[in-house]
Amino acid sequence: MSNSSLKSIAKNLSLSVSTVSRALNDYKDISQNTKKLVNETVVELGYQPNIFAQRLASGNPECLGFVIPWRDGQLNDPFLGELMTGMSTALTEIGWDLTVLVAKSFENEVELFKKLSISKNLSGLIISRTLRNDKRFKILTDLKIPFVAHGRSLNCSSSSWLDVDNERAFYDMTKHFISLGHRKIAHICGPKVYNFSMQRIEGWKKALFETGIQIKSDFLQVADLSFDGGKIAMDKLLKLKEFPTAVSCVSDTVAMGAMQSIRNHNLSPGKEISLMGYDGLELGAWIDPPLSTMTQPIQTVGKDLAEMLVNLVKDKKKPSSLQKLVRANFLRRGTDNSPMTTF
Amino acid sequence: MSNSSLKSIAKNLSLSVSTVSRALNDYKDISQNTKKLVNETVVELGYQPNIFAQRLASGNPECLGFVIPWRDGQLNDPFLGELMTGMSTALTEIGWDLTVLVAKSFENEVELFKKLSISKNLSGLIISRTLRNDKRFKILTDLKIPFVAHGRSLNCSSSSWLDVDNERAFYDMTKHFISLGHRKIAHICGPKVYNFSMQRIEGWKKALFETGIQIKSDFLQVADLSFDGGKIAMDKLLKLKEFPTAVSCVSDTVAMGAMQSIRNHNLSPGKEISLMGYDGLELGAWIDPPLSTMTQPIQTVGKDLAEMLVNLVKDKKKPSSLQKLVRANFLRRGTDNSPMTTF
DNA sequence: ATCTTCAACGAAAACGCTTTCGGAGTCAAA
DNA sequence: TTTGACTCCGAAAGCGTTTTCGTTGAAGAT
Repeated sequence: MSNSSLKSIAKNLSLSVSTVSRALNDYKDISQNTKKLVNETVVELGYQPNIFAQRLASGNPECLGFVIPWRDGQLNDPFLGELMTGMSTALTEIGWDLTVLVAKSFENEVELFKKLSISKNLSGLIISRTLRNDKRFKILTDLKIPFVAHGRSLNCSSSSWLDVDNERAFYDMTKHFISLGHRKIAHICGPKVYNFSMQRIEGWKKALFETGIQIKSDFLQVADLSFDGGKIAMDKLLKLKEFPTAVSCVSDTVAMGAMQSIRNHNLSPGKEISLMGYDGLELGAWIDPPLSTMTQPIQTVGKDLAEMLVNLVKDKKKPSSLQKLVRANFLRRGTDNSPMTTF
Repeated sequence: MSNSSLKSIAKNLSLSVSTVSRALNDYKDISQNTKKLVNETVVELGYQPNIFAQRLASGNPECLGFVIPWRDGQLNDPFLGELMTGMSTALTEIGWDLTVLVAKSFENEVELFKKLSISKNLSGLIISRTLRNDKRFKILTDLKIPFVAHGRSLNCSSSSWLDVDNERAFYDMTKHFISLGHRKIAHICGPKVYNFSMQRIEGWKKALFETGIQIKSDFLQVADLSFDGGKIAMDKLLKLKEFPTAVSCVSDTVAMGAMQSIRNHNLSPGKEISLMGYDGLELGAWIDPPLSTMTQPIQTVGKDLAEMLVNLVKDKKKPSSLQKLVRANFLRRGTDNSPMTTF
């Protein structure tokens, strides 16, 4: 029946439990023949290992924890599902589990880390939403909890991380505006506590600098990562004596807010003022004109994150040897155009 | 140090391991005094139980699996994060874990169920995206896997589920249009394989029937649950000799598509044609005019789902005794208005 | 024939906890 | 004094694996 244990297989083949176990784990002191027999019996009996016994005996939880980003109450990350699907895909291949953790606050998160470091219920963690100066890198390192960060921080050089090349993305975006003929290019950035905010500012600055365009401090506006944030920031830009003709926005959500502000001023996004967002949100295509943006392959990122953590835990690689930069891709829709000559 | 085990506590108090264990589990054959001592030592030594040992010994995984909905490749459920946060919140309170499962297809999902029924690695499952005639209810019941469904099905009477009162919601929505003066009210529904599609149709029909408004079959359009789906469906409605003046849409996404169609026909959403969506997507507020819709308290739903499953597993309640209907709430924004008299 | 080598397996301890069972001790009733 | 009931605790088995170590038998070398 569903009598599923090593013992039943052992009895079935007149072998010992330990032999069966080692056969399944591909030990080299088990003959090929025996391994074949065992594997056949496994499928025949529909054996499924008891992971709790495995984990207790081996000492390895084979279980990865994903810390859901809390970002002050509102978490409506549209990529969460895809990200976790990517992780799960990579993990199920090797029989690991994905469990989710929710931290309500920073203190709560740290407390959670401490418990984990004692209980050792998880092989490692994946954290996201990294800050410019993210204390979690040091805390987790000190607690000796293996982890991979989705996003970098100032002090991440000896840790393992995967990040988009934010600087490159916004460098490219700005260069793109320049090649379209724009010279007055503003940037609406996110709160500077986030590392990606700073990186994106850098990219924007670098492109302007390289082209010899003077960087006007008025053309850099900080915004909350929300629709309203984008609207307010754009309002400010439109109060300047001299408008920008193009605006690179830190996110699609912010760009949508900016577009509404533009319309409120009786201007047309993509005409008088070009703009681009970032994230590749589907809904950007639903509005008129559809928002140009940049995307990243989220599912792949999730898979990579999981695989990196497994490398860290299983193959005991050095964290600093596992760092990966992925590139964002242009998704031109309707809001990146040449500046109007009449304007 | 981090020498954290029952044994260390036992040694510390000159008690036996079994006494400590029973003290922690609040057995009644342990004196109050001993319990107090044990609990104090626990916090003093910072003891964290080894969940794998616990689960192996007790036989209860204390672990809940959430099956991420696959819906043909694209899964961008904006509520996923909130839903899981709700679940996790309820579970951490009682020390349970939440692990996620991804099924790539229906066959894949069934295979996964079968494995689970043997390995018993999970205490139970939460499934979502239920179909009108969802085979999973019978499969899981037959496999004796405890589960709670987020959403109903035709054959769910003896199972445990939590669902929104879809019929009520769309009944209310339609009645609302009627009270605004509309008489020509169409409905764009989702694919009829989904149970909620049928329920929402029912609600719409019921309100019309009650009011004595004849139900025109042309006024019911099936759409994919996407922006394009909504657009196409609305296009069809606008090809009719006689337009509807109000349209109730199965989802916000579909409603957004419908709005674009309306604009493409040089009409104004909320003026010539009122419409409402469903889901309460934030982005509905970002467009002009902002989309009226209906919402449900997702985090609470997640928490309830988890608690129901715990009741099912721990307190061994009958599945049919755990069924819960929650109500959706109006979120009036800008697209539900009285019909234009001049139209 | 003896000794070594090696492949292939079994025995048994260990992982850290739960749970059953029995026993020691106390106290009151007979 | 004996009996019974009751409280509180310890011993020990067990959960299903993994992993170390020792053993067996056969093959090859001398």
